Amino acid sequence: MSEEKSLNFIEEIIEADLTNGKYKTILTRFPPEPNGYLHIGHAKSICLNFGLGIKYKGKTNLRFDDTNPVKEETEYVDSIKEDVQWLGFNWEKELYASDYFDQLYLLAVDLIKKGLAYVDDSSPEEIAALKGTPTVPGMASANRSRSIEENLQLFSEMKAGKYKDGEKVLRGKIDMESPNMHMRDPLLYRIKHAHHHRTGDAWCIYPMYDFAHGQSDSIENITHSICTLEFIPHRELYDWLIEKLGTFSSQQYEFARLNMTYTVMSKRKLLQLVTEGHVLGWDDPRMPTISGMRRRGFTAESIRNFCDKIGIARRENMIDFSLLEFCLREDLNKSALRVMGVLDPLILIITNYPDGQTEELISENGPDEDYGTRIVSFSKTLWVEREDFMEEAAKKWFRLAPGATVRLKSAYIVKCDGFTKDCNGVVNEIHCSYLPETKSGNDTSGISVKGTIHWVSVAHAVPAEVRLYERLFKVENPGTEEGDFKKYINENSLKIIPNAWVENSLLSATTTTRYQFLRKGYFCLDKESAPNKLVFNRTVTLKDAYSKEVKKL
RNA sequence: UGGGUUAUAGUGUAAUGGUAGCACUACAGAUUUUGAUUCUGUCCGUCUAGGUUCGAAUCCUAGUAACCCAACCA
Repeated sequence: MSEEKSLNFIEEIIEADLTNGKYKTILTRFPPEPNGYLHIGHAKSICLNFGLGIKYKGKTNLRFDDTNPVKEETEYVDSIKEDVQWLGFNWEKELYASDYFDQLYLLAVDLIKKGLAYVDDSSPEEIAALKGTPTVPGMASANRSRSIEENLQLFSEMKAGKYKDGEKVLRGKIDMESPNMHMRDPLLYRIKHAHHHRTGDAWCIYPMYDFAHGQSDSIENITHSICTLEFIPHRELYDWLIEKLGTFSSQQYEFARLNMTYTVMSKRKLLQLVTEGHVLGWDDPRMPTISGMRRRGFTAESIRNFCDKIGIARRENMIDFSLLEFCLREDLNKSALRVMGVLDPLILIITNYPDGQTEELISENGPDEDYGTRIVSFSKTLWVEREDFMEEAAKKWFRLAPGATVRLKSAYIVKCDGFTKDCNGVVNEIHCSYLPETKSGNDTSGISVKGTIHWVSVAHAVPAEVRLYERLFKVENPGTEEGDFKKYINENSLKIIPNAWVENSLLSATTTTRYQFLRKGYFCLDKESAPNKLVFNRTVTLKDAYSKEVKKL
C-alpha cells in the first residue's frame, strides 16, 4: 500500500546525520528578505524547509534577512507571514537578522582582533578594480596591512557615525588571489545612514549578506541551512567565517530554484510588472505570487502537492505550467461545489412549458453524495451558453442545433425546434420543446442524448461579473527571450465579463469556498465582490477534450 | 583564455555496479445527466567517444553543452 518514496539528496544527508548521531534533531529556517512578496518559487523553499522540520520532527524558524534597510519594509514582513501561514506552516520562532546586530558587531570585532578583518578606505571603484576578474588575480588594498588597534578604532568610529556612506567598509582578510571571487577580501560591513524598519536609526553600519546569513544560522543553531544554487560560491566564505569565529557549525546545502514556463520569477521583474501597471498589484490573480495565486483561487493544498511533485535536485529546471494546473484541478475537483453559471448568455424558450410555472429541481453539489444536493429553479425561459448553440451542427456536435436534442442538466431533455435573429443577424432566441417524461431523476423515456448543457432560469438568475485569466506571457521563457521580457506579455491575459448570470445559490458565496461552474471551470469569489455585485475569478478551466477535437477537424 | 555546478523520454524526478521506473504532457479507447471526473492502453529516454566489468545511467579517461561567480543586493 505505502509506496516507499525515494529520498531527495537533502533528506539523505539529514537521515545520515541523524543515524550517525551528528545531530539529535534538526533545525531549518526559511530566510526571506522582506523586500517583496513571496512567489511560487519561495513556496518550493517553504515546503522544503518546513516539510523537513515536520518529517524529521525538528523545527523551522522564520527569519527575515533584513540587513539592507533601504529595500525592506514592514508591509513585506506582514505579507510574508500571512503567506507562510496560509500555506499551512507554523514557524518555531519569528526572528530577524536585525535582532543580532549587536552580536554581529561583536563577532566582527572578534574577527578584527584575530587579524582577519580590516577597515578599507577605498572607494567602490577602487575596490572593484583591485578585486581583479575571474581570470585575473586581485591585488591588496593599501589599507590591508593596518594594525589591529587602528582597525578596531576605525570600525568603532564607523559604528559611531563618524563617516559618511561609502567612506569606509570592513573587509575580511582572506585571499586576494583566490579563484573564488567571494574570498577576495569580501565586504563584511558597509556604512548606510538609513532608517531601518525595525532598528530605526540605532545603526548606521549594516552587515552584508555574507556576514549576516551564516552568522544568524550559527547563532540560532540551524543544522541544515538550505539555499539555492547561486549561493554555492558563497559556501566557502560561509564555512570560513564560522570556522574563524568558532561558532556553531551550521552547514549550507544548495538546491535548484524553481523556474516555470509562461511566467517570470525574479522579484525585480515582478516588481516591474506591478509598478509599471502591467498587472493590478502584487496580488493580481495573474501573478505567480502566493497572494496572487490565493486570490486567483489556488488552494494551499494544491501548491503543497505541486511542490512535492516537482522534487528537489541540483539541476536547472523549467517546470511545465500544466503540472501546476494538474495539481490545482486535482484538488479542486475533490473540493469544489458544483453550480451553474452562464458566461455568454443566450435566451432559450421552452415553447411547450407553461407560462409562469417554476419547478424546483434537485441538483448534486459535488462529486459524491457527501456533498448533498440543492434546489435549482427551472422555468420556461432560460439563459444558456451562446457557444452551446450552432445554427448548423458541425461534425461530432453534441449540443444545441436545429433538430438536435440535449439534456438540460438536472432538468429535462429538450429538442431544438428553431431560433430567431435580431436585426443584426445575431441569434437572439432559441426555441425548444421539452419532453416531460425525461425529468431528471425519474426519466421514463429511455431516450439518451450525447450532450448535457448547463443553464440558469432568467427569472431566478443573479447577475455577476466574471474575470477570466490566461497565462501572463505568450512565450515559454520570457526571461531568456531576446529583448525586454515585457514585450512578451499576453495582452489578453485578463478578460472581464460584466454580464454573466449565475444561479441564485451563489448569493451566499464566500471567499473561502471553491466552486465549479459546470463545464466552465473552477471559480472563486473575488475580494472585490460586494453583496449587490458578485465578482468571480476563474481559477482554471476544466480540461477540454472538445476544443482539441475541433482543432483536428 | 580562472573557478564552481549540472547533464536520464517533450517536462520534472527515481534507479546508490544487477529488469531504466513514476508523474505531468501528448495520443488512442471505455464509462459518463459536466466533451469534466474515473478507468484502460500507446508513444517517447541514460549528452558524445573511448575504456574497466560477466554486467555501466552509475566507475575511469577525454570531449561537448548549459547554468552560476568580478553589487558597499540578498
